[in-house]
Amino acid sequence: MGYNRQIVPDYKPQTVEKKWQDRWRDSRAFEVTEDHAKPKFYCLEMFAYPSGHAHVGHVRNYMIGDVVARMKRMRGFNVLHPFGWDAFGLPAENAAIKNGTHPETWTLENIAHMKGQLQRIGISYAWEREIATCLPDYYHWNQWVFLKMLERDLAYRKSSRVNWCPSCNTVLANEQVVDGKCWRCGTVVTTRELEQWFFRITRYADELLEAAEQLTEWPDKVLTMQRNWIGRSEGARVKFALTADLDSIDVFTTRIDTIYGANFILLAPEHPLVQAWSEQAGGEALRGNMQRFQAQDRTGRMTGDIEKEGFDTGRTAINPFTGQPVPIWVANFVLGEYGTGAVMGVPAHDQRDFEFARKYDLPVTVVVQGPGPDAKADAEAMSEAYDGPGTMIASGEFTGLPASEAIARMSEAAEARGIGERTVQYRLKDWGISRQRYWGTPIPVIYCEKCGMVPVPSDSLPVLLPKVQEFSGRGDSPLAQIDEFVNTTCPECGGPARRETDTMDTFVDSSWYFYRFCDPKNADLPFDPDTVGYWGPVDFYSGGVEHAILHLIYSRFFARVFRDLGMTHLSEPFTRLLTQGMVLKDGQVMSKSKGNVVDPDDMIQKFGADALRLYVMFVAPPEKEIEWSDAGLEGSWRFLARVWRLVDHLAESIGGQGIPAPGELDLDDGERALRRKTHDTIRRVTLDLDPRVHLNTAVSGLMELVNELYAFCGRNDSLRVGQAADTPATAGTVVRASTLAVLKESIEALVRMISPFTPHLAEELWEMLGHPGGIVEAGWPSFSEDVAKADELIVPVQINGKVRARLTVAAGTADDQLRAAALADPQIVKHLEGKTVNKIVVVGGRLVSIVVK
RNA sequence: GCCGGGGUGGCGGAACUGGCAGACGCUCGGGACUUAAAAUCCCGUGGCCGUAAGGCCGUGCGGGUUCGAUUCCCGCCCCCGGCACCA
Repeated sequence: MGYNRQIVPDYKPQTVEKKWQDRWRDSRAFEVTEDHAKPKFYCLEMFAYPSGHAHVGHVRNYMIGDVVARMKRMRGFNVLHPFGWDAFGLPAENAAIKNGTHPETWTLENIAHMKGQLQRIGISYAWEREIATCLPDYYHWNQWVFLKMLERDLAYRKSSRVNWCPSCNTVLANEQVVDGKCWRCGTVVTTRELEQWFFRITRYADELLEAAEQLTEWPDKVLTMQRNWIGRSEGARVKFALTADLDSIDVFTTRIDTIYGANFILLAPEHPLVQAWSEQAGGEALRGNMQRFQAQDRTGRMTGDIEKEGFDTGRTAINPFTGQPVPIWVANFVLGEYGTGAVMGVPAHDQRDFEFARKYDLPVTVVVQGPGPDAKADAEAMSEAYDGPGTMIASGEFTGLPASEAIARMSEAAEARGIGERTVQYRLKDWGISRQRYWGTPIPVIYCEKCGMVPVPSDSLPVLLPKVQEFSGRGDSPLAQIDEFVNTTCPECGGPARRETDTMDTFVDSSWYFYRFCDPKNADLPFDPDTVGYWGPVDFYSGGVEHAILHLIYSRFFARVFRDLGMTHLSEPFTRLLTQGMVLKDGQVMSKSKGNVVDPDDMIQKFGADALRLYVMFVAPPEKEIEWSDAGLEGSWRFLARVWRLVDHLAESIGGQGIPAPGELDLDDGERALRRKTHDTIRRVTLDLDPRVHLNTAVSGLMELVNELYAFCGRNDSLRVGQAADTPATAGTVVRASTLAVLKESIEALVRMISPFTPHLAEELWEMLGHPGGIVEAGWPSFSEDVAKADELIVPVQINGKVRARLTVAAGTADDQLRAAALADPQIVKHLEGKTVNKIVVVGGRLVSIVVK
């Protein structure tokens, strides 16, 4: 099986594709400007990390977006379809450490190669808007936004325990820790105490959560993931007074109704009181346990289960509802970062507390009695905690209430007594953006001995990334080693000062690039508000689901920041989101390290870009993963050759002007059938592309039409195509004018509809058909509903007023025949058994009503 | 455990609002063409029975609603993805 065989010598994709790619480039075919006369459409695929070579898994995404963009152009939209490079980041730096190439050289070379790949696939990008985040005219505006956020207290600096990847030698945001491992390299993450910059994303937690409801064109999966990530829970904060001193402990609980069963207090090892007590006289044992728990915490969480352990602090607090003293323990499973770092232990109604109580022989008080015969009120007999609904018992004045109601009543009581309040807790944390790496945006602040932290004045931006020549891979920020960069003067007092040497997380770059594309050359602002006002929001956004929380939540956050800066009116940046599936080879994700990548250039050489595009779009719905198959690609190639052959064969007969539209002609049955199929296909393919994005079924619809055209031609000796007896439809052969008219309509619709998938081939065929203008000017074919459904009618059949069946009949069926058909229908016969038919009424040929006794 | 998605031929997958299950493609088989092969064109390809016409079964399992269920409802089983000691 050789791939380069030429079945049809005339279809030479490589020649055709080169020709049209050159024309598109020379005519700047995909460059756009704001045009208020047309509806706008912003089509965007997640920009690329320039890793070196794009494989088909990457380019699938660009193909999906390109089909949408090209289809929208044909439908009369002013389409913005840009591309760029997420060009900062660690791999460039690692490459520098490994083989001494400067990150910038490495990155720019990769960009050049990958850009060529995308152009050879024929993706219709407005390349004049190309951006690369590693260039100063882009990261300048990262710094600008940072300063704006600093002004608004959306950026702040604090010392905290942060995630640390020992392999990447840098801090990671919570979102970048996946199963306790680094999202990029998979190394187990540790923690460090560091001064870091944070973005206050938590200020928008509630809004991000609530607005998710309005994202009706996002996949449920992504919205669910974001909801889980934000992790809102409603509850109450309750104060437990200490018996020994005037201090108190705040706990957070979602089950204040169980507070009469709170038999102990549990503190996180990180809780400040634990720290304080361990430093007091006699605190040695506490200190030892505290440190032990802190050390085991993270690894334990990664494996999923660590032994629940605790240590009695020897102190007590007063349960504010029972008035009874309860012991205070330190517990390894209580998290310092969540809630108040302290919880009330209710062993009867919380499984963790139950296990803890059993282990350390603490009392268990049941306060909620479940319904039914196996209601558990006997603490001794319990084998597990009961966390279901029920009725309050042993709960003072609240006894007898349903637990659900007790939550509200007891919260009110706590508020009234000033010992608690209703609160909402989020799992979402502020976004730590400092990275101890070189290849990123310098954080524009200066530390002055006299003035403290001073922002770089915005007229001094950008703070340029200096050219570091040596990359050691050591653990400190590379910028810290460059004296000329570090040492500066304070913008306020002019005294000696030091620059911040950390760089920004590269996710900052990707959080707003979609706005920059609207106005990529703006030298005064990140973008002009009016321009984004025209193009924004992104109407169609596609990319991998792996960004469901990282990039997509950060972008929603940044959209709100820009909105609150008065730069846009948009809260949500992406109206519609499509998460495309991965491309697998041999059941595994393609990756360079696994050695199972398919390079699009190899496939283009064998079958052409159009066949590659068509195959990838056809083999599965865009959201699903696909298993790469050479045979499948060859099948797509075969289909295109078939289309070529068909058009080539008929071009002379149906090309150019002079053939009338078939609507005015007298058609025979076969012609009418083909015409119906054509219009039905236009209807189906149109809907499959817009608003659905069912690209695979759109392609199959086109294949059906081609099969139908072959069958149609096969029935006519003068038109037969692709067979031994194949002869061109030459002059002198008698072909009905109506046949040619129908064929012309059908084939032109086919060529137009296939063009988003196989743009080069379609343009070539369109030219062969004698059209001087391009296919975009020709526009999308329109269909006639009447033609599409010409002779199909579904007639409801009522029996005594109720619809009991539907008959499918030919349009124009006579009333008598309708009656007969109804009486012959097995479903209706069933209903008429043992009954007498009084009369059968036919209403307008579209409803049959049978009256029976 | 909680949340989301799904389960259809040898395979990838179709089936719109409840209306002929398996479109389209891959694979495989047959025919035409050819000295031959490839390519091309045509036909067949869920299972079982039947020479055939045709019949029966069939969308994870068990029920239900309906003239009619892959589709709607109830109860299970399994798979994929996310979150998870979050109080």
